[in-house]
Amino acid sequence: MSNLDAAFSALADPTRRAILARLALGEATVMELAEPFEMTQPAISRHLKVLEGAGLILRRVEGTKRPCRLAPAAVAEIDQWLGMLRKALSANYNRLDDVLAAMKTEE
Amino acid sequence: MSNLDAAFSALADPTRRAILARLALGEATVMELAEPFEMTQPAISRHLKVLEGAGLILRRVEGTKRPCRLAPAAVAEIDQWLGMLRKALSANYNRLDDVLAAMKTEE
DNA sequence: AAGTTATATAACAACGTTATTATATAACCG
DNA sequence: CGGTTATATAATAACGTTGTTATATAACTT
Repeated sequence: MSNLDAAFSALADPTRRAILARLALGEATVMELAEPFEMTQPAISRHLKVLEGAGLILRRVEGTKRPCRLAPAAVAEIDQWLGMLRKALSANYNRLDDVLAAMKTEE
Repeated sequence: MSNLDAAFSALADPTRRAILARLALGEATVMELAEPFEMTQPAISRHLKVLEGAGLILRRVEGTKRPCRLAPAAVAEIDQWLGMLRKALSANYNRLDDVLAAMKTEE
């Protein structure tokens, strides 16, 4: 699985996006991350494994705890890929027939 | 399913990303999009349905053809969500303990 | 040492996704 | 009109994901 596959796939789940949003506020342990969800701890552990596999989070060992933090790499890769779409979209927007067709389709 | 669920999930598939990359070069019909892949036409039709459902492409009717083009909405939504992560990442990078931990973990 | 806390892993059921083949529909071509 | 082209849909098989419970492990606490 390419990194982009893993990263986009990881982001497709709302629980995982919520976990990332929580981590955007700062480091947190597994239990702290699990607390807001109506879901068992093993389920959260698996979500974290997916996020780690996608390069979206990093973990350290601190005694019996495994604090998680956001990782920079995957977001950069995603941004780079999306850049291609952004560029194409802004270029297309200057073509008259495209604009007219878009206006019709978007009701 | 939230729009973000659908959009990220659609982007998680390499065939669909390749289709979007092709569409970044300009509009294309289903057959044109299917041609580079070792995959049947119904499979491509379904991928297009997923992309359309995610708001990533638009289609018009032109006789018996259904030309596809990139759609702007979903990319903007994704960008907005990623903005949160980007911001958090750049903020975290200024905290010394985070930087040190990241250096260790990333070997 | 014994109990508790933090986390991981395995087995399993439920469900969703993706590809295939076969077939339907509708527009185009002669 | 009859054949062909472009696309969609349905049925189905293979496979992956996600959540649960039960259990393991290892580090703290007393």
